[in-house]
Amino acid sequence: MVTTKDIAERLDLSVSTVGRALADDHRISEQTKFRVRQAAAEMGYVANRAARMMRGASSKVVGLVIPDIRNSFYSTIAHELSKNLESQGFQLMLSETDDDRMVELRHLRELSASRASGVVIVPTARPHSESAKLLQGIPHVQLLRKHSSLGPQWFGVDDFEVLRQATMHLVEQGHTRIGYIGGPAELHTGAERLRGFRSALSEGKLPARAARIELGPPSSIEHGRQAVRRLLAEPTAPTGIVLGSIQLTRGVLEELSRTSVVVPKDVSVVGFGDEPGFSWWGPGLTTMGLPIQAMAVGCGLWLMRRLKTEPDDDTPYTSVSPGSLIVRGSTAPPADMRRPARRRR
Amino acid sequence: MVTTKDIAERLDLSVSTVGRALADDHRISEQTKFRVRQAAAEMGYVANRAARMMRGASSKVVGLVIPDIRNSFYSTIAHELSKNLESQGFQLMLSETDDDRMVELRHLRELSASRASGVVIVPTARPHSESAKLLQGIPHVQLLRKHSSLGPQWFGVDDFEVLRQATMHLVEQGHTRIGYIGGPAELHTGAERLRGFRSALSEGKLPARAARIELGPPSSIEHGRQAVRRLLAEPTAPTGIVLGSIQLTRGVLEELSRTSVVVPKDVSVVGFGDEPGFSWWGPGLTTMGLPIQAMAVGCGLWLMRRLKTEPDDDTPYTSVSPGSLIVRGSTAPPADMRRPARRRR
DNA sequence: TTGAAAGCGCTAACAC
DNA sequence: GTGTTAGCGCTTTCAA
Repeated sequence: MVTTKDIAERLDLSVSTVGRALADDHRISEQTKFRVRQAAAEMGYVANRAARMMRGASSKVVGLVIPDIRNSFYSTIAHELSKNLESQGFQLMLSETDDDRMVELRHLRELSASRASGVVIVPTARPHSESAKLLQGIPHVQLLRKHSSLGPQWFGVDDFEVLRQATMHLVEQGHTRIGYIGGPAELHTGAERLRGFRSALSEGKLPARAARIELGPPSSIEHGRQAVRRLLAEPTAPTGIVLGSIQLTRGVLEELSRTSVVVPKDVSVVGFGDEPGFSWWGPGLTTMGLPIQAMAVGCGLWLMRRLKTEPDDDTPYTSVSPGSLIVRGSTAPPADMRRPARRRR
Repeated sequence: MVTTKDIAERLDLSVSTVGRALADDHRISEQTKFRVRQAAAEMGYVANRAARMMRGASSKVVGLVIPDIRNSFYSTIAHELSKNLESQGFQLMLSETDDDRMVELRHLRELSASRASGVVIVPTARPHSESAKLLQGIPHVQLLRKHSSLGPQWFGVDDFEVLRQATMHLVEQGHTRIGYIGGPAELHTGAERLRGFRSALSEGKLPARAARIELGPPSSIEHGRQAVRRLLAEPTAPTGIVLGSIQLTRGVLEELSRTSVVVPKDVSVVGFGDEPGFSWWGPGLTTMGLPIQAMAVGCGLWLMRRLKTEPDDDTPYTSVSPGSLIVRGSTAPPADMRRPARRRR
C-alpha cells in the first residue's frame, strides 16, 4: 500500500508537507499541492482510515443491527438509512442477529471495537447485559422494538393501536371467535400487539374464550403456516384471524392459498404490513399499513443530528408513528351473520 | 475509551504484559491473566481495531456493493453472505449504488480507505475506471452482472438460457407477437437476456417484427407499469409478454391487476424471478426461477476461501448457475390459436 | 512555505 | 514471567 511517506520520498518532501497538501492546507503552495496530488493519483494512494482514526478521526460507520435483512421492513429501513448515511459520508455496517442474543452481542462487540460512530438496533427479546453496556459507549437508537436496558431513544410504531383497530374491524363485523397469530409476548412489539388484540376483544364485550391465540417466532414463515393450520383445524375454529407480523402473514397467505379454505367466506383475515402482493392476494388482503419508510427516515435524520451535535444532549427521545387499517376484500361478516337461518339454536 | 495502558497503570504492569494477557499468551501466569481480564471487564475495555490494523491486522470487513437492498435478489444475497461472514468473524459493509457509477466509486473509495478484506459487487453498467483500479487492490468477486474491467471473478446465472426458455415457452404455445420488457442492453445481464429472447424468436422462425421490445431502468417498478401499458395500447399488441427483471415484473403485475386485461386470455405473461406472491397472482404467474440463494452461498464460500488462502492464487473463476421455468397459469396459447375461426384470412 | 518530531493504541522483537 | 522499546501511517504541535 502506498503511504504519504512514499509520496514524500518520491517528491523529496517531508511527510508533513504531503499530509498538508493532501488536506488542502492553506500554508502549502499551489505548486506543491499540485505535484503531491499528481503523484498521489499516479501512485494510487488511498488514505488509511485506521491511521486517521488513531489520531482521533471518527470511523464514519454506523451499525444497523436487525434480525433479518430479507424481511422487507428491515430492508426498507436499511435502504433509507443507507441513502441518508451515504449523503453524509457515512458507511453502513449490516449486522444480522437472527434474533439470537449472542449473535447480537458479537456484532455489538465488533461495532464497539471498530469504534462505530452510531448504532441503529432492532433488539432481540432480552439483550445480553454486556450488549447494553457496550451500547452505552455508542450513540444509538432502538427501532421498532424497545428494550429498557438499551436506553430511552426509540423510533417505533403504535403497535397497540394498530392491532386494536385491526381486531375491532373484525369485532364490528360480528365475529365472535377471533384468532391471533403473532410473535412472543417477551418481545416488546409482541406484547403490545397482543395487548391491542385483547383490548379490542374486551371493548367489543367478547369473553376471553373468544380469543384463539398462537404465539411463536415472529419471523418464521413456517410457523405462520402451521399456526393457521392448527387454528382452522379446531372444532370451533375462529371465523376471523388477525396477524401480528409480516413473515407470519406470508406464511398464512401461502397456506390459505394452497388449501380449499375460501376467504372471506370461511374465514376473514387481517394481515400485518402491506407488501407488494398483498393487494392481489385472493380477494385482496385487508391489512395493517405501517409507515416504515417514514419512520426510517426520521430515525436516520435524528441519528445524524445526534452524531453531528455535542455528545452531551442525550435527552430521551421517542417517536411513535401511527399505522392504519387498509380495508380490502379479505374481511367480511362471519357466515352465521350473513345467513342468520344457519345459526345454531 | 479505556486502553491497555490504563489497565497496565491500574495493575502496575507494563502494557505489553497486559496485551499478552489479553491475547492469552502462554508466557503469562494464570494469576496475572486473571487479574488483567478482571480489570479489563470492570473497566469496560474494548480493543481498538484501528490500532490493531496499524500493526498489520486485517479489517475483517467485506463490502457488499449492490444497486438496492430492497430488491429481494440482493437482500437474499446480503443475508446469505452475512450469515457466512458472521461465522468466520467477518463483518459486512453494505453499500447501495442506486446504479449510479459515481456513488459506486465513492463506496469503493471508502472500502479501500478502510482496507476492506474483500468486496462482493453487482457492478453498475459502466463502472468508473478509478473503481476498477481500486478493486485491483482488494480481493473481489462480481455477482450477477459482470463488467470486464473489474476482473474475471464472477458468480452469475445463465441469463441467456433462462430467457430463451421463457420465450420459447410462448413461441411453442403459438404466440406470434411477443413483447419483452427488460433492462438496458449496456448492462451485461440486460444484453444477455435480450439475446436469449431474440434467440428464441429466431429459433421459432418468427420474423424480427414479431418482437415488441421495451428497455429501461431495470429496478424501476414504475417503468414496468408504463412499459406494459404502452405495449398493450398498440393496435397490434403482443399476445405474450416476457419480463426481464424482478422489479419490472412487480410493476407489470401491479398494472395488470388494476386494469381489465385478463391473463392469460388477453395476454400471456412470463415473470422474472420467483417472489412470494407471484404464485398467487391472478391465475398464478408463470415465471423464471433463479437459484439466487445457492449462488450467494457459493460466492460467499469462494470469497472466504480466497481470503484465507495465499493472495497469489487469483486464477480466474466463473460460476454460472442455471435457472428454470416455473409454469403456472399466466401463460396459454393466444386467443386466435384457441379459436381458429377468428384467424384473419 | 516547509521540516522535524511527538504521539495516537497496539504488537512484537529484544532484553532481563 | 515480565519490562523496554520501536514502529505501523497519519495529524499536529513546534521550529525554522
